[in-house]
Amino acid sequence: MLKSNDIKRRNTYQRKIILDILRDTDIHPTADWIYEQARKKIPNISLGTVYRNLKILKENGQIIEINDGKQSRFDGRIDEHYHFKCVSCDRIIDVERDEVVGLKLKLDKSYSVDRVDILITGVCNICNGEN
Amino acid sequence: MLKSNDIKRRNTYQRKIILDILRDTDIHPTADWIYEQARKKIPNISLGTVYRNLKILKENGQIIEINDGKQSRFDGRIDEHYHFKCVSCDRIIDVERDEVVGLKLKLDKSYSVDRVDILITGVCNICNGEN
DNA sequence: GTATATGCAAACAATTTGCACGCCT
DNA sequence: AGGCGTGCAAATTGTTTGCATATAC
Repeated sequence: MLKSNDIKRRNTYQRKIILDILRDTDIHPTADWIYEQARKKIPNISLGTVYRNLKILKENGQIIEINDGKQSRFDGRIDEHYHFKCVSCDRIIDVERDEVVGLKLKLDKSYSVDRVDILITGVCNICNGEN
Repeated sequence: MLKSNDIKRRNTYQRKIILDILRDTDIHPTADWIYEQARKKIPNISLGTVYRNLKILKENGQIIEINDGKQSRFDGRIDEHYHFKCVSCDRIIDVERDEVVGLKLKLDKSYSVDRVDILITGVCNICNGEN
């Protein structure tokens, strides 16, 4: 059986640019935002290519996909960390590991765990200050 | 200013049926599944009505929306609990509060927290048993 | 050389919305 | 009576895909 990881991937300029863009920001952008940024470097890149490469990068474990309502958002940080979503300004903000302490799972041993995603919803520092 | 909660809602049979369906299951169904169930009671109910009522029920805090990739899933349980998503069978399984111990947030006080969602991804008991 | 990747546009799937009518309150 | 809710169908939005060509290896 052929797993997706067994496909021999080429290193394309488009994919490199997309990964660079994601690693250079912490705003957890949408595919469309990434597309607009990528067009600054590759004016005729297509949105389809952006989607295809985001999928490949995710399969490779080089980026993370964040489900935020309808749209997917993407994250170039793959070390363990969590997210805070501000209901006021809609930003997604990184939450560091040491801001969530004592987390321990006690699931039955028949479950195996790949990853734990935590999404905290609330109002961020900036929006709280402005109100 | 008029907030959505200030709109005077009527109690419609459609909305009641949809809430009943959600409270009677723990499979965290999609809008489409809810629609199919609702049609058994109200044959000519429309999918648009299902979506509209799911939105209202969510605004009311009577149900929870779970973002699972492309499709939204809905949960009639609103007490604090978490979710486990099996990558093998795609089920979403409830994780009880006492299965996640010691969780404590240490965010800066300038952040206010509404809710904490935890999604554990892995392989469930059934799928692990079958492999 | 050959198979993967691309750009483009069309297709898709999930959700939302405009409208005329219906039914709570 | 008045306005929110409904059914229906069309529109919208985010994402995927088929195809011919380009490119990495």
